[in-house]
Amino acid sequence: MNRPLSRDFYIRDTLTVAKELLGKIIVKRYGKLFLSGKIVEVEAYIGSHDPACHAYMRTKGRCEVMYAIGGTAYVYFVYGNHYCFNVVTGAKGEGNAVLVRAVEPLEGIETMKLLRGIEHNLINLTNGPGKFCKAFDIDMKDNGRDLVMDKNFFITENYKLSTEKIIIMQSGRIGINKGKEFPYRFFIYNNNFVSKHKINETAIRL
DNA sequence: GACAAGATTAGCT
DNA sequence: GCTAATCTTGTCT
Repeated sequence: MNRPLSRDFYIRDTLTVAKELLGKIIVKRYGKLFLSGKIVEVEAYIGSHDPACHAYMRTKGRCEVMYAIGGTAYVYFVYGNHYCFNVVTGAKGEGNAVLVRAVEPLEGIETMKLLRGIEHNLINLTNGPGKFCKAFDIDMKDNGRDLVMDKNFFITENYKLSTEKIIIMQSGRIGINKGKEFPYRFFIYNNNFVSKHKINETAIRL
């Protein structure tokens, strides 16, 4: 049985956590079964200097959860339709998080299809932040959950990773207007479940 | 109170 | 590639 990543994993520099989350497995219980997927695309948001971060120059309201201890789930609602899932990083009071933008579905694929309302097209199931949340039944009820202590919602090591040997790509973030200059998006090279954008072509190989 | 923007998506051209 | 859908949040009056 896989164990959740420890608190120490999350209480580190946000960019380090973001990069290391690639390839890890996110697991969530849905009824009697577990849904899981490999994280293939993330973005970092850093409160201290990043105007795109909800916690930039703010401590109250929606972003309050971003100031919790690393390993806490931060979920918010955007564009009147969609949820986005983040993991808080660093010590309590810092205001940083990593957005999970895309995963590769592993377990519970049939259930994810039902939740998404699509039958075919596996690629389209979780290749975007809103799609991933819908497929994993993530919404505001999950905001503030502790991914270190919660047995039904956590991120775990991928023991196949040592043989998979992933290549990490870095680029600017997607769908923001402020903070475009920060190259805080990371994704796995050549993975089909990364959200497709022109920006992929200008990404840097790390 | 009012208003504009937003870490998106699906559907159409 | 372009745009409507849809509603919460933050900001200003």
